Amino acid sequence: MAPPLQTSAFLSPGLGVHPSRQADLQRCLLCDQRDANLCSGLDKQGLAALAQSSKRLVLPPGTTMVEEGEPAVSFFNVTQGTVKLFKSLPDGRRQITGFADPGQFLGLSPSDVYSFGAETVDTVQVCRFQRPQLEGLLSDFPVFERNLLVAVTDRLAEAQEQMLLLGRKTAKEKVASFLLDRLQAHERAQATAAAHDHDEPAATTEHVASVPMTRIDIADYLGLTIETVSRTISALRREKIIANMENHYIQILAPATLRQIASGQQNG
Amino acid sequence: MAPPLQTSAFLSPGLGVHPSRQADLQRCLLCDQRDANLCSGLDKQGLAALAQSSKRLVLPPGTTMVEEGEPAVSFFNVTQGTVKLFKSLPDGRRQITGFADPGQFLGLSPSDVYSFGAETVDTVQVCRFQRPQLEGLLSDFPVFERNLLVAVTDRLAEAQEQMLLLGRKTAKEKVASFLLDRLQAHERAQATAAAHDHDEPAATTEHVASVPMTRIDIADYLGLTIETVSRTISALRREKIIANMENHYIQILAPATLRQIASGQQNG
DNA sequence: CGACCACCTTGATATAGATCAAGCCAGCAG
DNA sequence: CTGCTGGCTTGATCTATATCAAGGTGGTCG
Repeated sequence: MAPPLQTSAFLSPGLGVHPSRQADLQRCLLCDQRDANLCSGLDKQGLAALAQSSKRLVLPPGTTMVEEGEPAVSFFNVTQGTVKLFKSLPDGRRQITGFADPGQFLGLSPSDVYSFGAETVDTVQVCRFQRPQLEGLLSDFPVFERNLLVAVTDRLAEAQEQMLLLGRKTAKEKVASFLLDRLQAHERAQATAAAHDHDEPAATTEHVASVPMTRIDIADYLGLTIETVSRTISALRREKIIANMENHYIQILAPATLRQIASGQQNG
Repeated sequence: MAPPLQTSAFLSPGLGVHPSRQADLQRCLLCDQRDANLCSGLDKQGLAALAQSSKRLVLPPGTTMVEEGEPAVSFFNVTQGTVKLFKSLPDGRRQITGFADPGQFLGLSPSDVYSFGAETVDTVQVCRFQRPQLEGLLSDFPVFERNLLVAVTDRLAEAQEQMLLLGRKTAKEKVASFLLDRLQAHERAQATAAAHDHDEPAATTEHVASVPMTRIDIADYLGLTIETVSRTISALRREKIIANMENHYIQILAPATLRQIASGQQNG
């Protein structure tokens, strides 16, 4: 009776599977991300079912997880690292529609074929579900289905926010919004780490944004060119609103100013 | 246990309610849109519950249905007409994130406050659900919850397509894509009408797009100005790809060409 | 150690689409 | 019928961002 819920993904079978843990019923119970989105609110039985229905994978940077147009057979929950989701035009123009950070799912598609591509940005850990198993979980655990509905609703709201950015914000506003997103992503990751590391009371990291992706990815996410992204970041640095840190981190010196820029209330 | 699923809307109580039909248990059973998305797959009992949990409203053009930032108390299913959904920046810049045509829902929000605004484009009929009733239906009728999950997934895929348009398509490609969307919307409406009007075998309307919204709305949907929209439509008319009809309809003379333009494979 | 490569930055110039400015057209009120 | 209003079209000019072009930097590998 229920319409088939399609999920998507393409991945060579077994790639990255941790053989020793495949059948570990405790895996989800012990997971860092247990309380994140999809897996929250489940009892021990539910978590065991989840562990049995999924496999944990570790994927190196640049791995194609989902290819547009391929049969949608897998569904993923990200537990570590960052995945980029994108759509492309025949001539190669590309739009990154979002980055999936730990706690986020990916792989739902409205048809039996994926409507987007997905590729790892850095080293990524995911739990992979095959579609039949996912369907079983949705039917057997109403909390799980409700979690997924809430998660998809969240993503839709994010997409609407991103449409506002793409259609109506200037380059500077786009970059400011992006940096704030990445600040939030890093803060969430820190919070999760702290919650599972009871000794260290989490030294309040001073406004650091995690930016594991390249300028090309940022440009394709913001609807700009890499040159404009680079120039805009340089301008923010000159204005002492941000500062460079090591490799893939940017320090936000003036978060309030950045927030004003992002919402179009200031032009620096 | 299930996280509260928030829905949104602001509407003066009772506005547009058809008093005589409020309690009509047959209403959903007899509805044109019964098989559309949310309400499909329900048995008589389910349809009766749906009818009891919702009210049918008729809203004139330009009615504010949902206002960004107001408590999210209502959820709607559109049965007639077109609603625009949008987000705005403090200085008034606006992005229309989508048009809800018959068969589409609106009103879900990730928090207890709506994250977007919604306004009728033309005369609109909707079924309105208050949040507690919606929650009840989702819990009592798994088919209904599954339908909603599928519908939200569809909207997310549309949003991703629209991000590709906003970030990476030219003005001409944007307008071509929009006209094809409106062609599809009109074809779906015709099909629904035909299915409920068994006498008339639905004279295959020759590629007509329904465009009830103004140039301002189109511009705010495509991330352009009204002048650019107007110029681009004029150019397509000059190229004999489209032709004007009465007020709010546009005839598509060369759908294949339009499709090529929309996907970036031709520049005319 | 050197040189290659991927990625990033900065500068000069070009252009798609925005902005500014008129005027047109249809429907409605008087 | 006349004039007003809201929505649309068209033209002239401007500008934010793209494009073209030239280095710079840091990590890796022979």
